[in-house]
Amino acid sequence: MKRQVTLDEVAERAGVSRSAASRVINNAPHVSKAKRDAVQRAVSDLGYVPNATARALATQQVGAVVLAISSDNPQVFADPFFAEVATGVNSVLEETELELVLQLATTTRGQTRLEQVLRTRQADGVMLMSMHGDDPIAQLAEESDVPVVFGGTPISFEPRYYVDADNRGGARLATEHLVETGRSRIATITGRMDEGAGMARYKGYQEALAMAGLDARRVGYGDFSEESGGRAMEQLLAEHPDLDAVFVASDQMAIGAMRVLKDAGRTIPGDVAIVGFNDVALARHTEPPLSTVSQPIQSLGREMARMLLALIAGESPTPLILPTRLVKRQSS
Amino acid sequence: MKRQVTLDEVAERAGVSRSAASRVINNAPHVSKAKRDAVQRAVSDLGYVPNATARALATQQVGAVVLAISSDNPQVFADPFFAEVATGVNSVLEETELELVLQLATTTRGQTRLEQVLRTRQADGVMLMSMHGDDPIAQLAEESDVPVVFGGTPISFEPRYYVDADNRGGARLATEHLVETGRSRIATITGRMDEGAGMARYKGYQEALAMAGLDARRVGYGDFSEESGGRAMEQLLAEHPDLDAVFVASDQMAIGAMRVLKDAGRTIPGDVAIVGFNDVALARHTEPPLSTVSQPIQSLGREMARMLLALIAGESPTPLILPTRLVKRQSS
DNA sequence: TTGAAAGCGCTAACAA
DNA sequence: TTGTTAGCGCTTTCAA
Repeated sequence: MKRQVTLDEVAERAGVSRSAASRVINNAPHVSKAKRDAVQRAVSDLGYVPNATARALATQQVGAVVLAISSDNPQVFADPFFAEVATGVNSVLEETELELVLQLATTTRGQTRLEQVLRTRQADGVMLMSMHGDDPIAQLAEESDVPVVFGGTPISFEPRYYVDADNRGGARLATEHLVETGRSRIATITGRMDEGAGMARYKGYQEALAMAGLDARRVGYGDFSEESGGRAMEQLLAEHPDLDAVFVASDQMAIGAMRVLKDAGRTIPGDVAIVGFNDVALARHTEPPLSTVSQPIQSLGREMARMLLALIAGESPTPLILPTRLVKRQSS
Repeated sequence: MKRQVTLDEVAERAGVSRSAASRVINNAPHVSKAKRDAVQRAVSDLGYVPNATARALATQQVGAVVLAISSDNPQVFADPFFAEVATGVNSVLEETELELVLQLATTTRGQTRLEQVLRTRQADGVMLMSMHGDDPIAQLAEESDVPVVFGGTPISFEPRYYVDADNRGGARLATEHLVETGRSRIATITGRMDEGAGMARYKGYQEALAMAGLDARRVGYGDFSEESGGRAMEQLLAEHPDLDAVFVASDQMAIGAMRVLKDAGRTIPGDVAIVGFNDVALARHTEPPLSTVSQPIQSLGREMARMLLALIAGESPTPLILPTRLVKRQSS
């Protein structure tokens, strides 16, 4: 076990006191040029790298932030959505000295750990994704002394600091597009209504139809999964056989719905037009290619990280809502 | 800034010495039942949570492992492959006290940081993914005092500890399947040949054809990306217009290749049979659905984590190769 | 501009 | 079975 080079060794080698060496390392003032140079030479001669743990203990700063994903589904992270968020987060953290700790709070253990982080400052900041329903963690996070930024908004309250996509606006855009292309019996398949995104997309659908003076009561309920999309579509078809378009709150569900529609002998977009949400890679490859609402997922991650950095720096950033846009393909 | 509850406070409250309290916390022996109870009560009364940083400094163990992804492409993590690996890794780490730190070493800064971790033990262990070519990090990692397990094998050497999928076997399986279904002019589109997986899949293709006594010289070179698959297919079509099957080293490339084949008026699998590799979600949704080689990605992550834990515990685990299997769909 | 010294909160060796 | 004590490697007053 190779012992590490300590600050004392650097100081000795450079012939200065440890405090002087420390000042140089953290380039603080009050050090003469001569000593500064001597220390720097010693550092590179010895290959000195500060011990992060010791520094953390002394400064009471951890040097790490947590990206937490709270969900009951252990597979969440396999969702390309989160992977992209993580990429965005990482890209801004890479410019700093902060480490990125991943905390998937899917099991009770994970939850507990996240709670402890929040209560006892085991991290300099936390980014919290995917709160559904009245997740108690969300409340705890909002009240914690640790800086927290939310990704997406929980339904039970509006956090002080969050970054979200304009889900409502995106859903309106999609639904308005269906109206403009001449559809009049427009249904929707919702996502989980206990998640902010699910609810917001549903509201956007309602708004658009209300403004067009159309009936917004053709609704099937899903949970964002492909399978639930299929089920909801079957039910819609049974209850509203006259529908001529569907706004589906996720691409996965849209894929399930398209399958059911084809099986029922309906053509897309001839008989029924479809618009999805998220613009996952798959959307380009369905048959026909899926029109969908695209959200800037990486930016979401980047902005969350930036906001957290601002918070840690003692600033008071304002919440951010990122724009979504409609991507027209052949399914509508 | 709420101050944290210290061990001293617990000790005082319980009326015992700090060392006794410490022993209870780490449930070490040599504490009477009475004191043990007293301490436990104090802990829950005060809501004491040990300070991880202080503990790390005292024990010289960091309490965290890093999952490092070394690549020149900042988007790597958006690849569903890594997301799944991460899910697997997390699932076993969740059972331990170890944190999971994510280190995407795409930029120079990231690389440097990873180097420092390796050199100066800023983590208790490292899992290293996606080494391509003669990445110097790989060598450094292999020689590091820090326990390291590789995910996949670099081409330049065989690490002491690694988990890999049976890429070669999978490629053989796929190619043999093409032979068995009566194809005789079988081409391949390779992945990056400076990655272990790319090379192994190519070798598997060669082996299978050699054993069948067929010509293995219809080869197009790609880099795993969809676009490169398309280009390679175009070139293959130009050079070997008689081909009747293609083993493609990744599903993404297979998708690109299928597009080109269709544009060229070839039917799939009528004129040309296709088999991909990886079994990404997309493979189920192509037209026709893509036959492919499936590898247990989450298991890969889980086994990497398990192996690292073993290493940290001072054991000497043996490398692991996880089986792959052929998934037959309509493209072959 | 400099250095001595007192922590940060915990663990572990040692003595009692 | 107990408690005392000396660190872990760094930062940061404070006095010189």
